[in-house]
Amino acid sequence: MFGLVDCNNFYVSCERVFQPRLEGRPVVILSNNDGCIISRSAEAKALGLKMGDPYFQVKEQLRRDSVQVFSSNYTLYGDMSRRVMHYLGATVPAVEIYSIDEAFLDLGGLEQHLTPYLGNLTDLAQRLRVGVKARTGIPVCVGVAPTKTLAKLANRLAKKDAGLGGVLYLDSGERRAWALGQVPVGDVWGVGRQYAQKLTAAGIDSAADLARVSESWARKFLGGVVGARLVRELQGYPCAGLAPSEDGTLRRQSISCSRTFGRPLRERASVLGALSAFVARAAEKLRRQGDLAHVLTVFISKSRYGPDAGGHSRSAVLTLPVPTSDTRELTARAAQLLGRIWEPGAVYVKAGVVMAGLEAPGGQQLGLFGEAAPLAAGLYPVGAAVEGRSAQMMAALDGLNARFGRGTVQLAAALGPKGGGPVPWKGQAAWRTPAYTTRLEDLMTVN
DNA sequence: TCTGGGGTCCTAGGACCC
DNA sequence: TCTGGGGTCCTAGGACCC
Repeated sequence: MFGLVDCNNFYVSCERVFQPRLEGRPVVILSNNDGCIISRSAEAKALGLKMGDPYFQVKEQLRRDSVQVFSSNYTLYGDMSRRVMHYLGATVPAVEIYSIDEAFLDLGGLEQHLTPYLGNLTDLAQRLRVGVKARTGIPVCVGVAPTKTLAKLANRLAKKDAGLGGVLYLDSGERRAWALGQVPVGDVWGVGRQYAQKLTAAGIDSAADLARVSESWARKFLGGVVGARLVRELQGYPCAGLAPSEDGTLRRQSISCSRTFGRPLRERASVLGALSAFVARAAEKLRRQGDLAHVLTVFISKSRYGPDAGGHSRSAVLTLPVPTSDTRELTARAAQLLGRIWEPGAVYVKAGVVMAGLEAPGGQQLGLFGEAAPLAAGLYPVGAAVEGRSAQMMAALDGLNARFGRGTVQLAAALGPKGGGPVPWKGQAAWRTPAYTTRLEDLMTVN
C-alpha cells in the first residue's frame, strides 16, 4: 500500500509560514527571472490565474486584484522541504522523496499493526497531516492506495473535496471505481497534453475509461511500455515500487544548472562567464551527492519567441576520460564544448550544463591490471593521487562557500566583467523574501 | 566477398513530471 | 523590454563489433 503526501501550493505555503498576513489572500510565486507563475494560492487559482502564465501578460490583473507577488526563494523552500521530509522519515518505515513537495510512503503491512489500537490507515494519514502542519506550518494532503498512480489520484481528490478532510484512502474496489470516475483523463498522473488530446478524441474521457483500455491499445497510443504500465496501475496492479531515500535526500542520476539570462548576450566571454557559474553550481550539487560525472553537456539557446523560433538550441556532449567533480576541470571542458557550438553573431538568451553518467568515487579506480585491492603503501595509482588532491581542494572550496555564503570563492572565469558592474547574465528577482531559516542575517526579529 | 544475428554504445527526440 | 528550471523514462536509428 502506498501513501502520497503532497504539500498544498508548497511555495506559497512556505511564504505564508513567515508572513501570516498572507493567509486568505491571493498569492503567487514567480519563476526564476520573475518570468512566469509557478505557484498559486487557492485564492489566486479562483481568480483564474494559471500555472505558467507569463508575468508580463497577467501583470495588470495581479495589480487590479491585489495579488501578492513574490520571486521564488529556493533556499527557503529547500529547507522547508527538508523539514517536512525529515518528519515523514521519522514517522513511517520508508519514504521516497519524489520532488521538493511530494513524498511516497510505504504503508504496506502497516494496516494490521494499526487495528484496533491505533485505528486504520485513514487515521494514520490524518495524524501525518496534522503532524506536518504542527511541526513545519505546511498544509498537506494524503492519498492512500494500492499503486502509486492510484495514490496520486486519491491525493488529488483529497485536495479537491474539502469534505474529505485532506485524506482519502481507496480501500475497496467500490471506492476505487468511484474515484476513477471522478477524475478527467487529463488529470491522471502520466497523461500530459498530447495524450489527453489523443484520448478524448478516442472517446476516453475519465480515468475510469482509461482503466478499461486494452494493453495493446495502451502500448500503441501511449508511449509503449509506459502506457501499458499506466493502465495496469489504474487497475490496481502495482508496476512501480518504492525507491526509499536512505539519507533523507534525493539522489539524482543527472545534475544540471541552466538559466535564462537577464538580457540577451552576444559576446562569447559573457556566455562563458555564465557557463562557468553554472558549472560551479552543478559541480557543487554533484559533490554534495558524493558523485563524479562521466559525461558533460553544454547547451546554448536563442530565443524561442519572435520570428526565428525553431532550431533555437544547440548542444555538445563530451565523455570525460576520467570521471570528475572538480570545478576547474569541468569548467575547462565546458569552455571547449562551447567552442564547438558557438556561432559568431548569434544572440543567446539561455545556457546550461548537464552532468550525467554519475558514479561514486572509487568505482573506476582500478589499477593497471584491474585489481581492486589497495597496492602497497606509496604505490597508489596516479589517478587516485590526483583525485585526492582535487577532492581536498574542492572540499576547501565548498567549506568556505558554505560558511561565508555561496560564491565567496569562485573561479575568475565565473566572475562578471572586469572592473565590477552588473553580472551580464543575472536575472530579475525583484520580490524575493529573506532566507529566514538558513542565513543568520535573515533571521526574523520579533519586536 | 557476402550473409546474418545479436549486442553495445551513442545520439536525437519525444513524452511526461513537479 | 518582459514567456522557469530541473528532472525522469522510453524509443528509434546508426555505428561498430563479434
